[in-house]
Amino acid sequence: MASALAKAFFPLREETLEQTARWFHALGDETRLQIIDRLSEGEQCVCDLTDLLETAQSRLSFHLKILKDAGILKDRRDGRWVYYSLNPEAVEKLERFAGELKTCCQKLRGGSRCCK
Amino acid sequence: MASALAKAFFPLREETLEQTARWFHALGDETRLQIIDRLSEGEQCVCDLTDLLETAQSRLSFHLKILKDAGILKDRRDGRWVYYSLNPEAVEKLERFAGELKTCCQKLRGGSRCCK
DNA sequence: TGTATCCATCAACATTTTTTGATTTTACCC
DNA sequence: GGGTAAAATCAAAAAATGTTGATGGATACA
Repeated sequence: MASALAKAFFPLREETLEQTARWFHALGDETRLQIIDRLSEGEQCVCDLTDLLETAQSRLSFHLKILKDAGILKDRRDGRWVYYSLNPEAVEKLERFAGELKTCCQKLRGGSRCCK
Repeated sequence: MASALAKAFFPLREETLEQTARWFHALGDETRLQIIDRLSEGEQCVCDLTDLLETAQSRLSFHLKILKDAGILKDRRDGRWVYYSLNPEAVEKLERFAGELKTCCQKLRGGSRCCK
């Protein structure tokens, strides 16, 4: 359903370009991948992540913000705590991106000249 | 078949972590996404890409190297020309990564506590 | 051999990103 | 209100990345 309504990535339009770059940039960092790894088990509050990753709180906040701004994480406040979790929409999008690229590769292998 | 043999991304092991970060980092740049966009139509030599992206050759070489080192592109020399193309293995990997994360999200939604 | 073309590499510089520690904001409890 | 804990924000320093123009290596061809 999401995939039926969503626009195609390729050919990359200007607006998509910036968003997509921001999105992959957010994933392209070891600390942030570790955050994602932890969140793959379920939502966590910042203080738990601080313990798990053994890092300064401000540093963690910085990386969480990048992931959130890229649309990869969601947050939810509960009293003094803020819980972060994976945004399923981002995961869908990642899957679509990979799927489209794969289609391109397959068409190229098959000898046709263009995937567009 | 590839997916049957390949190791899981999650939980992220140290070695995977570095590789995966490098890989997403390579994708997290507008110029490099534009390169990928062009190559989604088929392999191109550096000079064609220089024209297509209207950019300095050394700058392009720099970005091509990053993509190649990350395993996203392959290159092939033919006389004086070097042709770059998408590496289908990388695309497979991207798809696996997305698939695994999606499974995590689905399990979390379903109420179970952990995807590992 | 000499010349021209394609491309990679290099060094210097510019820009961006990340880290750190301090401060501020928000919410909770007494 | 005062005290405290969680998390965001900020400014300055440090580190990593990207750009530019010049140089050099490889190939082709006369």
